[in-house]
Amino acid sequence: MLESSEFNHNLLDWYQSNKRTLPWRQTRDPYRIWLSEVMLQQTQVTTVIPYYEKFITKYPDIDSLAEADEEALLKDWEGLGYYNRIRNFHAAVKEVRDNYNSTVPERPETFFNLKGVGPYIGGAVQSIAFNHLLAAVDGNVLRVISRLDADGRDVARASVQKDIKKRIEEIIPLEAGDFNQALMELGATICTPRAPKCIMCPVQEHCEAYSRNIVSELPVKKKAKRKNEIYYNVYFILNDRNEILLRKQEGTLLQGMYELPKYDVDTSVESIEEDLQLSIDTSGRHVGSGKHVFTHQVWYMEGYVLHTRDRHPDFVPLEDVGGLPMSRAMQKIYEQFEVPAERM
DNA sequence: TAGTCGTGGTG
DNA sequence: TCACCAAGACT
Repeated sequence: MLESSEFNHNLLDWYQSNKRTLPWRQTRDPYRIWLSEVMLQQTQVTTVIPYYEKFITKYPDIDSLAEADEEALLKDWEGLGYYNRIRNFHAAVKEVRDNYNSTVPERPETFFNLKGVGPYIGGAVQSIAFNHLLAAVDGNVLRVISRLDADGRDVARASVQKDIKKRIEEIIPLEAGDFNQALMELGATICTPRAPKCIMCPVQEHCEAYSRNIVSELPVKKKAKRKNEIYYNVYFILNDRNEILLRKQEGTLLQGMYELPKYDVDTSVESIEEDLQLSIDTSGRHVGSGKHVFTHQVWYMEGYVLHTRDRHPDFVPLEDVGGLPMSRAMQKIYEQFEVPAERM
């Protein structure tokens, strides 16, 4: 078990002399902290930084983001992934504008009710911006605590995460924001998933896993399920006006992003004509292949060019395609078409 | 609870 | 190459 006073002192002391705090956190501007926490979920700091800079320049405050067009936001988010994050953040920010006078709620109960605000983001924003005594439990913290306590339970379980959050809140000091960031920083730099640097750890003497020599066995996690492999034919459908057929992705995966029509490889051209309500004139040129790995799926894509003389509401001028939000998956196949087209 | 949701880095 | 993982939330 953690000896709270000595443990806290060692951890905070280490953090003060080693911290590489994200610069915008020093402002304690709750909007900036909130935006960055939304971007940081399941995403590395180095990936987030350019996106954060772009957003904070274009949308420096609650009102400017609330007023933004959703498709423009999606375009700015393009490539960052988990696109529901920006939709939820947009909705939450609009609620703050409309119901809370464009001021980020300082009451935890109010803030936690906003869209996209879960236990981590809620705790992080409320502790860093307002010094509320709440834990911010991310993957780093789960790993750190499971090792300190030699806790062999599956950290993926919500009940275990709740437990760890409660446990931290029993010892969290008044400098709650710094304490949370110190735990995360410790996990990111010392108490790493592989090859942890226990020799440099400021709280080594408090670590149950270290004293039992079982650090490498923790945390315990279930093995990931095998990914589903999907094979698509992807179609570049062109008309005689230098336009290409694009549509908005439906369903839940990549919702709202623009895509080339894609069909399971065994779908006939007749079914495609039926589905799109247009007739294909010439068909067939193969333009390339692409593979994209998602969390739970792998796409294998083959791209083909088709021509039609029909009208269709979803045709887009080729020069406008770059302005529409498109997933990396679709970009991978689209790039292979674009380059040869420019040479024609 | 367990599955879903992107993308890039790493050993 | 490949499995794992990253300042998680929603259904």
